[in-house]
Amino acid sequence: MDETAQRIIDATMELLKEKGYVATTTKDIAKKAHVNECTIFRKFKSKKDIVVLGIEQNKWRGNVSSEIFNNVTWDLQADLTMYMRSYLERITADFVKLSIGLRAPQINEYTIPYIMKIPEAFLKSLVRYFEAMHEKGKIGKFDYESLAMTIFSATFGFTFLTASFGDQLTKVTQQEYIEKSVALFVNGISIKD
Amino acid sequence: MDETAQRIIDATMELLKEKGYVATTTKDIAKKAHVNECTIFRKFKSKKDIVVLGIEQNKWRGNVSSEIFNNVTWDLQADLTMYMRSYLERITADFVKLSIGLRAPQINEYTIPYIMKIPEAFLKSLVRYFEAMHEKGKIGKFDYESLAMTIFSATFGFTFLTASFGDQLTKVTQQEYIEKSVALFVNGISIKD
DNA sequence: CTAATATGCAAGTATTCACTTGCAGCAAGG
DNA sequence: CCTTGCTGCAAGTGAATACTTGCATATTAG
Repeated sequence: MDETAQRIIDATMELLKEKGYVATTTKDIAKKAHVNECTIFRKFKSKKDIVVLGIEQNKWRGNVSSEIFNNVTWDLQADLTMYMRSYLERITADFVKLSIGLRAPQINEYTIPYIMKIPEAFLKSLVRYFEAMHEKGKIGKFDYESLAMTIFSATFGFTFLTASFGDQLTKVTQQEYIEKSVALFVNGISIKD
Repeated sequence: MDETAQRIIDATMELLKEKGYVATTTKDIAKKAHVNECTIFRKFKSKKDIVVLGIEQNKWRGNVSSEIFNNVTWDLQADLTMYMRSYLERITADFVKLSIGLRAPQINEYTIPYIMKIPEAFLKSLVRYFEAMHEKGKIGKFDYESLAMTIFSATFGFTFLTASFGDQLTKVTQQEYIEKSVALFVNGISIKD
């Protein structure tokens, strides 16, 4: 991947955030990447090709992989906070917009498997974490897949909603949201008596 | 709104689900609505106009309004189940796809206020419900806006994720998800000791 | 120095798309 | 019967877009 090609990919992904796939023209891309339009087609087979090669790059998936959740302390509250925070600081409103751009019906089929890696990383890591916590005797027996799904849905839902509606829908800040949600989950997971 | 115009709107919204805004051509719409293409422009100013008039109709917002959550029993578990179920049975994968179609940058600005009515209905109703439950002495004092946001995000997140990735991401069914999530929330909200 | 490679530039092609226009038929109401 | 309004039909318009081509120039590697 030479530097010119990378510049073309980066420009394309940036434009995707702003305008979506169909509204991003190769002329726009050329301008933003500071190359001639025909150079694009010397480096890539098609417009679709650029996007597919882009989403294959970890950097264009917000650098979210299982390893970013490795830093656990085996304290439920601290760790759930870390999970939510790690995700939310990477999947910003901009990234949500990008991921919507990548779902355009013309390219959707090729991009979905890569987009899916992001939730997968969160979910798999969290399920493993709960199992380990259970072995350590720190939490009870649950359906950890459902549990992880609830926590991830709540995390994802929040970024998506704030990316869509800004503060029009809710004035709850990200910081507050994490605190209150984690408190709810920790309390929900703990054993009463 | 005569019958022909309504048929054009319905066809447009259906196509939006399948292909998104830009990929839906006026030719497609004409075919699906069984009218001539020029009839579309006799009834509507522009393609954008059709979509905007469509999203203004309650039926194209899944018939979600605050009233659908009125059927409460003042039992926390039953009521949270009702909230999640009422939403999820209306906002199906098809509706999620439609709402993504409506977010195309060309029309986004006009559709967002209408799309937002759906989460608003859920959130406002749920906050009022929590306040009433508190007055009845059934739940403790919380930040109800955060709490409602967490529950709604978890509900919305789940439909969106299953609409996007089918059962590739998780095998958890909607039924299971509701049960397990509600159990978690109820336990989390309840007061210990 | 020479040959290969990368890129710019300018012009062009074929297609698609939103939207328009002029005319004709038809049904309903007065 | 006659007007009015709705719709179809056929043809067209102008703009935009993905992608191509031929040639000139600059940089780099051997």
